[in-house]
Amino acid sequence: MRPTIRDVASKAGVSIATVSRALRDPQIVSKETQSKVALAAQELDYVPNHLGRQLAERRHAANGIVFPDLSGPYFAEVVLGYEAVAAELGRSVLLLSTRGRESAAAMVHDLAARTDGLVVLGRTVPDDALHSLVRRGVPLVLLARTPLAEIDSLNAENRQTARALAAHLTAAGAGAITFVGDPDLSPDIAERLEGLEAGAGGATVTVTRTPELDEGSGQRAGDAVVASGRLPDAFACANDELALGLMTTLRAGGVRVPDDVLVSGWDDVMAARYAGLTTVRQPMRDLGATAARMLDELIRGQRTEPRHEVLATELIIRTSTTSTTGTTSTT
Amino acid sequence: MRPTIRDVASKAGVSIATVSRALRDPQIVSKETQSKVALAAQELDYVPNHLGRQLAERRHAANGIVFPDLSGPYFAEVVLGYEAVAAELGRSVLLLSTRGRESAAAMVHDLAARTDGLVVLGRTVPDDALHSLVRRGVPLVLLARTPLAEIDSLNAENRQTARALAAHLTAAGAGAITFVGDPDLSPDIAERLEGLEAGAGGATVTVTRTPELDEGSGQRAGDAVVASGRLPDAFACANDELALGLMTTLRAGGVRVPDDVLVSGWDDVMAARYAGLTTVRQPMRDLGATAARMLDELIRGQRTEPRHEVLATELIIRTSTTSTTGTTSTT
DNA sequence: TTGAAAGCGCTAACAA
DNA sequence: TTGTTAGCGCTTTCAA
Repeated sequence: MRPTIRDVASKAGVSIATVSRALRDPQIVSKETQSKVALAAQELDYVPNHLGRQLAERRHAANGIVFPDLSGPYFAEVVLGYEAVAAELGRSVLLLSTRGRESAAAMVHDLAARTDGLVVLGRTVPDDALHSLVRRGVPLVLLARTPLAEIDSLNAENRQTARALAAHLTAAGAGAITFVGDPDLSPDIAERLEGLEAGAGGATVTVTRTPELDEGSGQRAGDAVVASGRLPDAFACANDELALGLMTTLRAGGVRVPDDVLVSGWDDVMAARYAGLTTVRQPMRDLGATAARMLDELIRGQRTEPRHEVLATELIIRTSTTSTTGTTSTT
Repeated sequence: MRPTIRDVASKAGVSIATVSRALRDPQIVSKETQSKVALAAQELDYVPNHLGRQLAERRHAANGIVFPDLSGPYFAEVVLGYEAVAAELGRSVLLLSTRGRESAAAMVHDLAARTDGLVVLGRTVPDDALHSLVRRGVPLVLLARTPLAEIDSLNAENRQTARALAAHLTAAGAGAITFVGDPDLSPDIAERLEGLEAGAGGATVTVTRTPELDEGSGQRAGDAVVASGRLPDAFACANDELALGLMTTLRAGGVRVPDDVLVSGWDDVMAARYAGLTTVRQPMRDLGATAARMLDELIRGQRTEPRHEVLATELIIRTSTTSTTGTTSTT
């Protein structure tokens, strides 16, 4: 059995209250007591039990982060930025992916019950579940999700940069742009489409909906395009993975990118750099880090008014020659 | 204040023990009691406090995962695989990155104190800290780390596939191979180098050490090569990010890859596909998932003998024409 | 400066 | 089937 505060107390010949004091604030006990306790704790290899401590303190010193089905580089980066700041603030991070789980709302409630607050990404949790969390007094920050007036939100700028992207595409001669991705999937995507339309000027914008935001969906979209034999001047995709899948399939189908058609993504994941993909860079780590800070303010009760933040994004224009890739696999 | 079990009990007109029973196993109370309790809980919007529950049960229903400075796609994938299985097993996941923190050992001990068991990746934690965890009875699985006889370990196969890689490179005419990466950084890397040497046949293998495993280190290695003007026949890099950074810099310096020199990586991250990089695929998700299962066995006490697992890896040969990429950025 | 004692919210004997 | 009660390991009044 692990030693408890009682073991340390009896070994040091003091009360458990004194052990507690000596360990959490050595100043407030006598020097002698302090060293007796320290020695006893050392010898017993004593580590305070967090559950007991937290139960008494009525706090968890832990934050949760909830992210959706979509895995991929974007979420990984956000989580890393979040963890870094949380650790700095002395908080552990509890991870929850709602990927393909029906019981998302229940799981999130459960997570809330073991943390001091939650960051919720994207469309992982229905609005009513969020409101019920708020009613329960759970500090909450929404990340990349439609802001709700009374709940903190953090987003990356979409519309403005999407306009810039549209301007870039039309300047490159695109008179017909196809947006790939479903604006109903997330507010981020809807905003990107809106910005694109707003910035397209005389160019036409049509929408090809995809069920997911992954490479596979991009590939299937590409298959359809190749089969139809009809190309727009540019594809503006809702994210990089979609764009990369699309581009690959187009090239495999004999379409030259960017000579025959332009393709752009969104996020600027690592693969986008190596694929020479024009895209929009989101400050992914910074999103995670900022969310952690906002949540901390809420948890400490330093703020009661909701904050709504938008971080800047950046258009990244890349030009690459067509590259052909072959793959062989051997175990 | 959040309602407690006592609030529910008094509202339902039963004892707290009955509430506890009704909520955790509805079968064992009378139908009538069950519905009274359910109703009261519902009306109060009662959610059991995990701390109280866990303190009484003496378990956390949470696992930790510790990963090193190296972020990047590899770790993200492992974590996702881990979380998926942990959630399936009814456990939450606590995340800890030791990235650039001196107090790693202390943080890991702290994490251990709030979880039922830990998966430790790579060289994040010194051996003595691991042994002290074992002494404390913390269930432990080492992932991508030198196995210690008495502790569970899980690794991806290195030597054999590295031999296959060497065979591929020499078959392609490489008589001089430079290994890029520091075998002292991790046992994985050391094994890759050993396998490469073992499979190189008559080819010579030299080693260029890099301080990190990231793109920046690869670029700096590339700069040095370009400056020296001397090329081996092939660069076998310790991981993909290194290889991608190196390849980019070589190409920028006028070296044609793969015409002038072959470059290979390790991991098969997404960017490797788009860069046309020859590499070795690791089952990253599966590593995370398997680690979670092994840890669960330990936590449940289903097994006392340590298990040492090695998952298969796969050589992925890609051929790509040189592609030139230009980047412009606009905010 | 220290100790005694009352909880924090819950589970699990044990009794009824 | 239900209630009583004694903890789980810790913090924190309140007294001494």
